[in-house]
Amino acid sequence: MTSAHRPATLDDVARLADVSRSTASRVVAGTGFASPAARDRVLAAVDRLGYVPNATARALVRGGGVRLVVAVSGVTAAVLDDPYVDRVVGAAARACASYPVGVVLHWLPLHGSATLERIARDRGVAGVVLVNATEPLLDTIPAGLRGRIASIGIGTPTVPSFDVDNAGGADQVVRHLYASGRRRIAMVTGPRWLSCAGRVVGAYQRIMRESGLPVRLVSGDFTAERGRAAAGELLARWPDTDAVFAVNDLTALGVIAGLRETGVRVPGDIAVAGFDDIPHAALNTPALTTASHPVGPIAAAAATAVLHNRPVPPVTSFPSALVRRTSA
Amino acid sequence: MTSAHRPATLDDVARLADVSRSTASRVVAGTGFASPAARDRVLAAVDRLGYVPNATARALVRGGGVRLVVAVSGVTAAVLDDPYVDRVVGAAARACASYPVGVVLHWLPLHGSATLERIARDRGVAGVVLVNATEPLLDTIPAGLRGRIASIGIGTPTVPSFDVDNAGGADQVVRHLYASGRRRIAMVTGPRWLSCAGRVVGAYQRIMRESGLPVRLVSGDFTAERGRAAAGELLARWPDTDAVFAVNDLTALGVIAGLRETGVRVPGDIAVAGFDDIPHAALNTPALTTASHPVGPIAAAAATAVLHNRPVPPVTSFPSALVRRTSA
DNA sequence: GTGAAAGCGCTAACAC
DNA sequence: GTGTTAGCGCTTTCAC
Repeated sequence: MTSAHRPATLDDVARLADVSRSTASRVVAGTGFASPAARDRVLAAVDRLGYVPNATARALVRGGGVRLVVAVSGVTAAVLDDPYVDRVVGAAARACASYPVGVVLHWLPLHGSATLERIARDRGVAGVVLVNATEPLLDTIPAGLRGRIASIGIGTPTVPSFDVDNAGGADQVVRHLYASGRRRIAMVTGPRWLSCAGRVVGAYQRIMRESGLPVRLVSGDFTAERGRAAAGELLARWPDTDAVFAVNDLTALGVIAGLRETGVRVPGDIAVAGFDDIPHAALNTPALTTASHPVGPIAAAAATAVLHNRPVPPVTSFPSALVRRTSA
Repeated sequence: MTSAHRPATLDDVARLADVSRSTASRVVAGTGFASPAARDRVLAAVDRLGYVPNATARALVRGGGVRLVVAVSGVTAAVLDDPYVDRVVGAAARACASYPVGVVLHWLPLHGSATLERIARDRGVAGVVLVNATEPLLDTIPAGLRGRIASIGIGTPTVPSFDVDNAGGADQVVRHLYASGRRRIAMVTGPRWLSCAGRVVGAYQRIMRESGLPVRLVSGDFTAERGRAAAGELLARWPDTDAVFAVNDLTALGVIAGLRETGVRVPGDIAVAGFDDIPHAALNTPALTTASHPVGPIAAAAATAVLHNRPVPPVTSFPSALVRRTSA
């Protein structure tokens, strides 16, 4: 620890330890050979100088890149405002702390691969984590990104996917509804173009058919506002509905609000369940029954896979657990 | 746009444009002189090659650093789990998109400046944004960080502060409570060591004293759980309370839940207001009256200030607006 | 206006 | 084992 003014370089360390820069480098980077004596002297010098390797220089020579791009696709840049995106970025930023890499957030126009092309050519980019990717977008992934890209959501053979087990979670929710005696279970879906939502809806439909129960779908858009409206539509079309499964918690919260405004009791008259277990699910009155969605671990895994850039299975599925609370 | 395999370098551009690397550099970086003819040729080459400057190499020569560290201080690393932190990181990551800089997230032990020392010596670090900094921590900021550090919350003469106008927001809330006829207004505070909360409490106390009203304080810890418990304590100590002002929304939401469990009507019997306007505030039943807290803009401003590293006023205050809903 | 040359701090062959 | 020698891709004096 010397005068804080000019941070020590590897040269300073080498000089103080009386070895060559190469030797110092080997010791510090933990690669290659060095005699115990040399190693000790170098380590001592590092300590005395408070030497911290310059990640920039390292990245330059190794060509690894220093930024992890979290790219969220959507119609407008407003998709970045979703708290979900913040959770992904937060987890990614934490995962990056062990690497000399930082996270940046980009919006990806729904089909615009020009942005992606540019990112692929940016040598400062260590890797890309896609969020909300669509099939058309996945079809246009630049070849240069191969091996350093991952997708949170759907993937392709060349873009590994990291996602919650949507079908499994939905399955548990619907079975729970069924087990508690509900038989006329409606579902509020998401916008059509997002296939992760498709999995949940698919699972719902399958179970309903298997059990010989009616399929009742109302489309939503992931917002609470729309959920509230959907509650009304639902009541109007199928007044005997006794349970509602919403594709995500926000929608479910909206449904509950909409239902209660009409004087319907939850869960007394109609049970309501969501999917995601967002922080506020537990806070709501009534507390929301839902299926967990480990966003943090998923994002961390995706980021780590990209950073490690060693072979990854094409699909990594994270289990979703039923969270029983009072709304269903 | 050539074969995507080896991204073009400045050398390629220079060669294609038939100028020296220096000239190409000047044109691309927009610095220094170049004849219109040369400039055109270079730009054309850039376009044809799809050249993207290598931020790493730039950072190395300019010595600017490539990572922005968001450092959150707290008792344990669990402070990073707060959704608030994710919002800060998300906003910072967005702000970084215009710079060759990425964000990493670090936990800072409450008084441990060793971590900060290390960060200060890391030449890969472009700057630091402190979150939840305490006075003891601010006193130990390494000199090497001067000019490239900012604090979200309290600051010092050398560490610029970016924060919501806590006093102003609290002022509005209390006045609103008063204006709607409430006179026995209690407050649920935060943990003692965080001075941002202190501002809010201070404002409450001042107004109450000025108005000749009783000061009623119950201490909380920013969690809904504690808010729920605080509601009980409060009722027991001052049964005639007709309004509760909680230091943050989470606490307020807990207070509401606690109150309703006891059969108290909100806002009928007791009005409840919070501070922050978190996403769930609008969703709650009853919807929470609160004061806004522009976390995104604050974080973006702090990040930008650090990245720009040009002189910044010691305190930048962001207005807080009263958000009238139904709970008060 | 433009080019040659000297690094930024580090790693990785390749000799010794 | 260890040092020497080249670079990684870019910016920036400093001559011409």
